[in-house]
Amino acid sequence: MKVATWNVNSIRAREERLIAWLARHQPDVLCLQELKVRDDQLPQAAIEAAGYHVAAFGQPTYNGVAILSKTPLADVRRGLDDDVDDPAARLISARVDGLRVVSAYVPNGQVMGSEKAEYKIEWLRRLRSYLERTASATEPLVVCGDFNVARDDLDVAFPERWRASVLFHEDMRAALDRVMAWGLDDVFRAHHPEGRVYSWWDYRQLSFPKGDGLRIDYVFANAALADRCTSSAIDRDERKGKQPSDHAPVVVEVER
DNA sequence: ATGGTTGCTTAGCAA
Repeated sequence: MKVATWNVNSIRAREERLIAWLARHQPDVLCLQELKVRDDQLPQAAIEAAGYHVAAFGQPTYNGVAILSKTPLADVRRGLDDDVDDPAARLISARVDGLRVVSAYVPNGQVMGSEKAEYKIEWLRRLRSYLERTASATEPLVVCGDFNVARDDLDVAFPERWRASVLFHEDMRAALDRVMAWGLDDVFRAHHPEGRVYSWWDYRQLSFPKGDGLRIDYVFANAALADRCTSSAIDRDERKGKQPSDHAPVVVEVER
């Protein structure tokens, strides 16, 4: 089965591309981030016409996550389910075909030292806690999404340019490491140890034509699933052409 | 030349 993740940067702006991408790639599961709509503003009919069920956790203007699936979604849970009062819709999970699927949109953090950066670190700590509370090492699990952190130099085209950025600072990498230390494998990296493949390019500063990319979107698998992941790719072509998202989809093939 | 964008909502914020 094919599991994918994609930050669409507004599902309304990307509806046409999304439906075309589904038709072309036929993923069994697609995790989406940055919907930027309320649940009732989803292009539900078009998604269903494309052959997909959908569970969403929407929010007007900002954030918003969803899981699309060819088979029905069960046991849908929205949010980090902790005692923090946090209005941001950044995480949804569901069970699909015996697989636990999480779609996550980690806070960007804006700039190191800011309140938003603190919130990002805290959110990653809460994600680790969420895994400890809700996930098991034995039930197959994928945690997919935009993590807004590049893991190491192989994930950044020009590492020195990004070293102080909230997307690559060592404090942010350490915060993501603590999530992964729960027991998550970076599936794409496992299949592409040479790195130098990216999933996001800023709209500004001609980043895409200049090749100034970062890999900040991931499919993470727990030990019960990692061995069943047979290949992985980033669909860089989706960043090309008219009105692309600033993120490219990440796709993983999972043996049933 | 030392900036270059996009999306939401409607001037400013977020990314």
